[in-house]
Amino acid sequence: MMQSHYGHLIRILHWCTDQSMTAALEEMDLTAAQGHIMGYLSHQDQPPCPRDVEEAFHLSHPTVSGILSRLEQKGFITLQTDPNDRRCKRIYIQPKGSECHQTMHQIIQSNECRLVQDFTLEEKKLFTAFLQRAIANMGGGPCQSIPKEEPNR
Amino acid sequence: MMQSHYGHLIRILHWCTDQSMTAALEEMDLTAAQGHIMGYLSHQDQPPCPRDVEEAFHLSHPTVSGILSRLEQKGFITLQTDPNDRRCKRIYIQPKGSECHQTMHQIIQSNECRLVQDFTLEEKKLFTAFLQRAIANMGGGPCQSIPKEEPNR
DNA sequence: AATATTTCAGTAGCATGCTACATTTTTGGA
DNA sequence: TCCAAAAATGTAGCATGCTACTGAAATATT
Repeated sequence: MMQSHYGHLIRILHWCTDQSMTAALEEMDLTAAQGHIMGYLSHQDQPPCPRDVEEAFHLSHPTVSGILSRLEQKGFITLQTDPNDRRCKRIYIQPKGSECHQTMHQIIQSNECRLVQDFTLEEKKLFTAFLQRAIANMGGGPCQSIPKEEPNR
Repeated sequence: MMQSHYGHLIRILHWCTDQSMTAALEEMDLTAAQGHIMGYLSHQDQPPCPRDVEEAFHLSHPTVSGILSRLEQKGFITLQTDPNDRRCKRIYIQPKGSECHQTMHQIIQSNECRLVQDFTLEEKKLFTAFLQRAIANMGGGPCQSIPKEEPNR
């Protein structure tokens, strides 16, 4: 059955992890994407700029821009132009954002564990390695130049 | 580094496969999602209805509806109400859609192979099994009720 | 110093995904 | 038979992802 192809399985798994995060974060008024970015922001020492988020998550800048502005609207963060480099904005976490840090981290961890809950340590290592190899095979991740002329051999 | 978590790897891999498909299908005026659905439609004996597509791909019906209407606009398919059950629509492949069938199939296959190009047969089997187990752990796929009270554990 | 390039963010426009609600048709039960 | 439930699709509204274009600021080149 064609539906058990890797592409299909990966799409489903992606969907599952996303839905699980969405459900867990609902009460905190955060979506999965917003939650992941809040988790990242909470772990930074210096107030990061949108560019840092783009690189950490391999997302395009309009995507990050949209998510950050929604986070700002909801009061989780504020965005201020960096006086030393006025091209950049700095992302400051607001009290509302700090409060959810611990819960956020627990939810992410809990979902990570759940995904491989019945895997042995050896299997976990292998699974991670497989995923990384598959990513490398497909071109090494987003924001990478994929040659237009010969997309497949 | 938190960025090597499964959730993150899966998101990246999903992105890679999608981009690869998008690039390969560009010349045929199809997106990755549209191409996958055209591939499915070409394999059916009876003209399917949108509901069949929803189930095959685990997508919500508004999503399928949008993709099908774009395929219709571009002349790959036509949609006609089933006279025997006027609730349903039947999807008929147009000549333009039939023409791309072979190319479509090759592109999908080529991408499947590329993803696991350096895997041994044994590793491929293991990878598939891991993906399926992870999906089961996360709730068995989309369109599944995920309990709101205890999302984790 | 003046200009060109790079870097960062904003906006427009689109595709794809969702939920929630509405509509139509069919089916099934009182 | 008539009314209620189920099934299929449609529509509205939103979030997230992209590319392409724009503008502003910093850096590099001449």
